Amino acid sequence: MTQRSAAKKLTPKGAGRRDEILRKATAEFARRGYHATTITDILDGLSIARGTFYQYFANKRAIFEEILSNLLARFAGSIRPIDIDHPTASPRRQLHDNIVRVLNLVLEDRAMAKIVVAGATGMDPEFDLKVDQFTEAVRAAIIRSLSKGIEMGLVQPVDTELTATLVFGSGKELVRALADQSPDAQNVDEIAEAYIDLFARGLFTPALRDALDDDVESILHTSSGRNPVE
Amino acid sequence: MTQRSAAKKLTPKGAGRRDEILRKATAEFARRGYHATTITDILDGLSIARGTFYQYFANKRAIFEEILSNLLARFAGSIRPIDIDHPTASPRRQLHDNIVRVLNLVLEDRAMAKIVVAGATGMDPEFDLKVDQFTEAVRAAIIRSLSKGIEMGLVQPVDTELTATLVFGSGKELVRALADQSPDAQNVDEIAEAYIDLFARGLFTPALRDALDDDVESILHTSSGRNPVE
Amino acid sequence: MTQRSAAKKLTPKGAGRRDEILRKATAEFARRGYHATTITDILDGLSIARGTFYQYFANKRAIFEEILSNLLARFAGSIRPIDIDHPTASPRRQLHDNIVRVLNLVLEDRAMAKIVVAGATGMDPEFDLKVDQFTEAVRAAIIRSLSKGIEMGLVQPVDTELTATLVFGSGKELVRALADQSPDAQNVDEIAEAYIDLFARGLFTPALRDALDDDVESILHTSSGRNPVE
Amino acid sequence: MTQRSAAKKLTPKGAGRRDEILRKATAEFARRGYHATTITDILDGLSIARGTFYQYFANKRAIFEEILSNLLARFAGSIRPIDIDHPTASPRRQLHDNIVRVLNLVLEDRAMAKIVVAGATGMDPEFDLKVDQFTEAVRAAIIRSLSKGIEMGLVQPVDTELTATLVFGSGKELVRALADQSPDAQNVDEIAEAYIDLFARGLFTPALRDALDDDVESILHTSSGRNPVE
DNA sequence: AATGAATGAGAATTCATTCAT
DNA sequence: TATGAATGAATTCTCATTCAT
Repeated sequence: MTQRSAAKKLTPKGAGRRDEILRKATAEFARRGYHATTITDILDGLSIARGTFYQYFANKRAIFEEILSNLLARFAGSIRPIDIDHPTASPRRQLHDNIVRVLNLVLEDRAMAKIVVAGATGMDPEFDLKVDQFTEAVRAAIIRSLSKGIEMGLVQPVDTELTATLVFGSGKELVRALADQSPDAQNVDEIAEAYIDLFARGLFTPALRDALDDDVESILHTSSGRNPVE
Repeated sequence: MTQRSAAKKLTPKGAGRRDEILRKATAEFARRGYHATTITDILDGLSIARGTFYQYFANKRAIFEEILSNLLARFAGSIRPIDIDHPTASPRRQLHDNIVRVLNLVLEDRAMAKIVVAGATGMDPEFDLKVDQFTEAVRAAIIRSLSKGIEMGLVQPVDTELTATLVFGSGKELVRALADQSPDAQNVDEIAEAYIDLFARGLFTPALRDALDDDVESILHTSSGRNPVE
Repeated sequence: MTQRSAAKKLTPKGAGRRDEILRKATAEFARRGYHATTITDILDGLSIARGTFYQYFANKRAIFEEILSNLLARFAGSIRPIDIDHPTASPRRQLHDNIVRVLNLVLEDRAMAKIVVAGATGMDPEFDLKVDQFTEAVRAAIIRSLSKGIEMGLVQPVDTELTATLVFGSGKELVRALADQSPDAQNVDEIAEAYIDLFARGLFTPALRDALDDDVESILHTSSGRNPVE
Repeated sequence: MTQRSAAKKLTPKGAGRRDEILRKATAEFARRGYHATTITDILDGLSIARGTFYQYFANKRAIFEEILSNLLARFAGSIRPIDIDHPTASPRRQLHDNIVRVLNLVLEDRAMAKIVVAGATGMDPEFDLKVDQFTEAVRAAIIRSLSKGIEMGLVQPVDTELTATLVFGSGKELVRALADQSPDAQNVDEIAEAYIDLFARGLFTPALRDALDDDVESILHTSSGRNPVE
């Protein structure tokens, strides 16, 4: 038909314009969500006409889809597989660096980050699918790491599925918290270290840890299980 | 005019009707999110007319707001402060029961649960406020518990703010996972126990734990801090 | 989704409303064609809101499609196959009646008639197809009649395809002329008779007819065929 | 300002460009009709920029109007008045040549032909007027010929208005059929001859013709006239 | 002259809400 | 109270036309 898709060669000026729209759209989508954001919201204050938007993006779905894809790609790209036989960087070091890279990404573009963590939910099956696939990929990586750790005797034998969910949830909430905070310098290194440490060592003091074993046994054997409340 | 607000006296039949709408609306909001759900979606298959909806609820916002409030209230109600001096139940036991109550709540009404965790976010400032307030309340409770634990020498000295975020995020993801899963029996007790245990003891085996101290030191002192990647 | 299709049970008042829109739409489509007619054009002067239109018709295509289908069905219904063995009505009589029925239909609703003859062309492949199919059906009927006539020795041996095109074109133009004319009484019977007579007997006087045969021969044998002009 | 109207002096290259657009536009208008054809459709595959179009044509109406005018002029030009006293060509011969010229015109540029016959109708009052005027001119010529023929005793006394409509309609449909057909050689001479012959001699065999007179009388005297059907 | 990015008026359609019965 | 037809503001998207380069 007409001038449709996004992937046209653009003049430098055109590319700048496109980016401007992309950036603003990211901010608006992050603030209001997909449905509540109108094309007018995106263009407001940009002195760009409505028609111009459609010169650069086929439609509302297309621009969101592009933002989301970029986003997930950047997140995915900042996570690197951990090489146990690495000559200089220890596995823990590599894990640390992965977390630092992700958190720096979040700090670089908070609006962008919010879109993923705040749930691209219920906007469109296709978008949901994309986010779910990403989530699953990350969870799978965590599960693999845990399994290998258990195998090597480094990690205690835990339910890897469940543990992955918990670890992933923590990370997501951390990202959300960081994205919401004011943009003053964050000590990303320390945060990453604390994150790892929490899961590595747990919260309890060594003395307490040992004292707890009996208690656990009793809980699991007396509880009614399903509905202790109502 | 017609009857506006929600808390008016209703005949028993009216109350039943109102509940019917409320339940269906919860399901629809859970599936599609607030904006994508239309009044027609809610009423479809209910043999209740459009006009009748407005006899029971002032508008679309009002019904969502009521669902959300109920929801948060039930969640809040299922979490009870931990009494350290309790005669029979240990603190850990009380914590366990709190978690079990919340998870059972989720299993009872998955649709409802999804609405909170999947983010009533970004649809309306007022809704966001409500969810944020709830989140803050839970985080505050976690922070209080951590502080007291540290004070009592049971918990290692950690950044309570950050740790609360991580613990809360885990719980949220756990709820989301549970709400999405098929409704076959879940061993809620075991999940709660694993959840507590993860944070209590950590993942690493005791042998590994001790070996790590030097490594950590080295990471924090060599790292470039902001952008170790690009 | 929502209240969609047209085939809903309607209250008498609703049906009246629907008809009102249908009638006005027919007039507007007849005047301006499909593309140039806007929903606003249709509703103008009807004191019916834009939204109401969509309560009765799924969209612009749907209302045109309904008008067109009705139209073709009524035309088709007014043409009856000619029964050569009919006890009282001669074939010519039956043909005459067919023509009269079609012309009366045109006079009843000129707007409607114009839509078909003025070419529902180029508005939508589906519409074009529908009109083309109708046209073909009528042409086919004419061809059958001609063949049978030739077989029975009543009609001279002519190219039935070509002749059908010519006969059909005459009829179409006649309809168009009638639809455009002021609605004062037309002597439909006489028009039908003249139409039949023209094709039955031709224009030339008997004396002239015989004198022409040689001329024809000469034309066909001298002509250059393709481009006698430039 | 920029150059507006059509009839400005153009460089040879410019003139070529203009023609290129004109030809493509004709094809597109023929395929989709006026409204459904966009400027982009016209320019697609022509390596001519949007702005350039407006250097050659004031607007969309202008280019259509030019195509239509050319078209009608060429049709008009191919029809020459019949000179009864012509020294070499008989009137029938002259008529035959007129028809052949028109049909050859159609075969030369089918796209163009479709625009007129398929109805430049209902898109714009001004276009309608133009087409109507042309139609009227042709009808008037037919009427004049018929009258003269009747006067000279060559043509039977018929309703010239009505007959002209029928003859014209046949020709139009013939043109449409030719324009739609595949472009393999058509025997234009034979078609023209058949066309003339149909109207000249009619369809019925001589024997049948005479037998019909009584029947006709009876139809006209018994018929109900307006609505013999419902 | 040529270009193609920018414009913005307008078109179709949706949907929360009102209102007459 | 219940109903569902009616409403119209708001939204997405198209496309003829203009304009700076």
